[in-house]
Amino acid sequence: MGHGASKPRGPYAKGIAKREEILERALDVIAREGYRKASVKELAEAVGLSQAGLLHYFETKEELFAQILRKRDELALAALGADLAPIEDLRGACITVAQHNAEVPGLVELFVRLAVAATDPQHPARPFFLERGWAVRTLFARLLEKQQAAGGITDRLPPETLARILQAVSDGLQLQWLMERDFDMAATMDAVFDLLAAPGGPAPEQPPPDGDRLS
Amino acid sequence: MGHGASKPRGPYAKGIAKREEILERALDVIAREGYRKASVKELAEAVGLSQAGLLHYFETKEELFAQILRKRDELALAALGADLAPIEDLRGACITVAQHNAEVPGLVELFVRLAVAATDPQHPARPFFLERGWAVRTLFARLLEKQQAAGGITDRLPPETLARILQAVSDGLQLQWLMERDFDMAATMDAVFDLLAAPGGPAPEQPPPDGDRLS
DNA sequence: GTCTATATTGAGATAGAC
DNA sequence: GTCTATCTCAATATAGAC
Repeated sequence: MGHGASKPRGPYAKGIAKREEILERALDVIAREGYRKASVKELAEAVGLSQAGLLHYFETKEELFAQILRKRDELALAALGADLAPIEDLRGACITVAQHNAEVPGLVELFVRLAVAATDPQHPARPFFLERGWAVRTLFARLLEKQQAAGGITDRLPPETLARILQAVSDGLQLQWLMERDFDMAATMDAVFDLLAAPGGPAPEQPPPDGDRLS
Repeated sequence: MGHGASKPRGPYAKGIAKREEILERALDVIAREGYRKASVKELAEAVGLSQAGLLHYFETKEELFAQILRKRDELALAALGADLAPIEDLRGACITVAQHNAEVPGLVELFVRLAVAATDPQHPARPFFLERGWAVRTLFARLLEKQQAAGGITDRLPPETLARILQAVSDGLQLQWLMERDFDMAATMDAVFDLLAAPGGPAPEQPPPDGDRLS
């Protein structure tokens, strides 16, 4: 089932496959059990290897974690169905992501912790986060710009600024939520989009359903 | 100069004074040199003590750092002149704080790193951050509510939600800025307040200066 | 109160057998 | 490829002299 057609006879084909499998399992474990026990040793045992066995696949601890996050983004994007069909509804996408996040606190923790650590110029995961931040903001800005043109979003501020703010809210809410799970991240993100809405002419598509909003 | 009137003959008066002095110096060092070298040992040397000497005043490392942040808030509040005269202009205050932060990257780093670490239920600084978050949002909400009543700020969302969002943006921007110092935190905070502005009737005080905004 | 010196711990990395 | 065992290192915490 699924060896595909072409021989997997590339140099490290097997090793790579195993690597990916490890990453997925690690994600699973972290999502459920939290980032707490995330020393290399604990993670190794969780995926059924010894510490040394795991480090056979990833030279260093930091590299391992960076790869875990890369994998996470890969899966998240896939889950959004964004692989082929590009995202259209930014608001919906953000809310979906927020809802999903609320179900995997361990991953949120991993993300935030690593994001902060990667702040250090020396940190191995820094390139990943730089690139990721840029990609996220660029995507946001592109979508926002489109909606500004359509009149659904305020054009009092340039899309790049709005994109940056949006990213900041998202990160900041995750931090708040890790601290105290006493609010609804998705609902709050929803509220943020209310703030972005153009004052005069609201949505071009759906006339405001007026009344029941979450939160 | 300033021994005050009453004898400092409290039990630990001297020790306490020294503690405060250490904290202020530590803040100074971190603000300039960054959080990088912030092991107890490095900090100790920076303030002119040995590691053991410093730990004579603070039982544990984490307690030391929590106290450093407490001191920082104390000084920041004082700098805002908030001690006696309560803050009136939230927008101005946020921008001032952001501008100040941009001048002490080391402190921003300390704050963000500790905020994330304090997420852990076991972390000694957790009570501090819980309390602080609550205080910040409560203050924000109170001020926002007042401005909503005056018509300067949109009332499409409850002040508590706006307060939470504001805190999130602030934290998130600091994280972004630690990663890459390629934008102006204060200007971006300013933009956020544009988003909060009521659509119909803008500011009750100043008619929109229209045109030159930072960023 | 402050130092020097040391104990302790915990983690990541490495060597070498299987 | 994977394990066991060991090395190294860094950092906090502690003991005890001055």
